Amino acid sequence: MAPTPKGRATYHHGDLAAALVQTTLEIIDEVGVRGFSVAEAARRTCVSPGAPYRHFADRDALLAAAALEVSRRLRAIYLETAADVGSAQERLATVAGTFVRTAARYRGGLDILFAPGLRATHPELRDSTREFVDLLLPSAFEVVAPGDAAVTAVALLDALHALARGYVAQLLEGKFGDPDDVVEEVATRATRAARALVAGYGVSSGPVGEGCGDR
Amino acid sequence: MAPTPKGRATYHHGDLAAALVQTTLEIIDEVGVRGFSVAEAARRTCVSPGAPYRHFADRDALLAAAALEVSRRLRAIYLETAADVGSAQERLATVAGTFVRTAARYRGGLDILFAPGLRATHPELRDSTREFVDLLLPSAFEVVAPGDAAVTAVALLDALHALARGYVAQLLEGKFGDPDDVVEEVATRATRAARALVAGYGVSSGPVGEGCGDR
DNA sequence: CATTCAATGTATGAGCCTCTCACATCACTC
DNA sequence: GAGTGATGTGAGAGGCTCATACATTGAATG
Repeated sequence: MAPTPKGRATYHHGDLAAALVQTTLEIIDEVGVRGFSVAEAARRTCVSPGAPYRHFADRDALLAAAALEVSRRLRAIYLETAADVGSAQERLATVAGTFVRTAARYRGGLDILFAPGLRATHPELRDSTREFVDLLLPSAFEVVAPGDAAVTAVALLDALHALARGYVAQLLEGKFGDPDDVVEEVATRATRAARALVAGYGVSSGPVGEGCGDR
Repeated sequence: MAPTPKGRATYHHGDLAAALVQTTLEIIDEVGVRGFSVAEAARRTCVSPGAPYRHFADRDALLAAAALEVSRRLRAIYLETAADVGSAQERLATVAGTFVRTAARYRGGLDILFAPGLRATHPELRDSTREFVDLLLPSAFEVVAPGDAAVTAVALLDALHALARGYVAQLLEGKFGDPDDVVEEVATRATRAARALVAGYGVSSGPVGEGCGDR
């Protein structure tokens, strides 16, 4: 009968959408995507279980919003780290390592950013990482053989992306041991692998012919 | 009062565990891991909602069992495809492409095989892919510089694994368009990237120093 | 054979979650 | 200062996971 908010002074929250996104990230860090529930997010934000649905169509929409926030933070970190790297080759290689290190810090965050279901249904998540590509494309061009540079540069970035995500996946699932303990080692490996990849795509690389077919 | 099975002749199913695993794979192909529920699996197998819990401790255990089945099928396919590839370099490169193609066919299957939560909590899933590593290690040894061969060969396989999984992730989330349409293209790209990677780790590769530090 | 028993399935239900709907409250505009 | 749209509350329908008590059956045992 008397809708009085429980843990708050005012009836309206103020900025519930943002608060929910923040809370969502915290919950996911604790219990993972599977353990996350909209109800719990509402509880921690001291609103009724139905309130979140005023701002997000469904559970997935809230998760996607949180993932977008992660993407924003990732980009910021990237800009800090890669700006002061000299050669294009090393810049690309460094990105891979940084990506792995960041994954360890944002843990659950990356879980949603790369959750298969979410990315397939929420295109804005894919767009957000595409902006990353634009950031890196110039470096890729510098590194690649001049022939079909445009195609090859993009292909190189896709390969680097694949490589980094694969390492992150292996890191977070504990393949190499406790993630916190092995971050640095894995980041180093990722950097080295990226270096090898870049070298393989590079100008004077004999073994890798261009436009080579499969099998 | 009278527990009569509904869609069956006999009271006991016969091999409910196996049937559930099969049904689970089908459901996941249709609606993804998120959409899967034990209740639905029970329904399709014409048993009561509680029956599956006689065979699997919880939802995740059933998913893990299904993932293991996928892993078995994957290995079979791999053995067919890679056996008749001549050089070690090309064998490794081919694996990456094959992996991507298989991913497109087993779609949902790979979703669970690589579901972050599952792999982290069910070590048998990680073990199952480790057997893959044993299969490939000899090829990796052939390809790698003789110095610290043991370490480098394993590192190369990790890198290849990372690369392939990353491509699969991008493929299945629709980054390149409808998965069915672009499988071949992506598989080719994966193969090429793998080739570049192998070349980068290879014997006479100047640019990639051994034991090189990060940044 | 009759009996027992472990394995397997059913029925029921507690507790949680997602999402909906009618209604309350508030900030803002005219 | 009344109207209005945005935001929150409370209640609830329907579904799911998992636990528990009970029914059924095939196989081993005497």
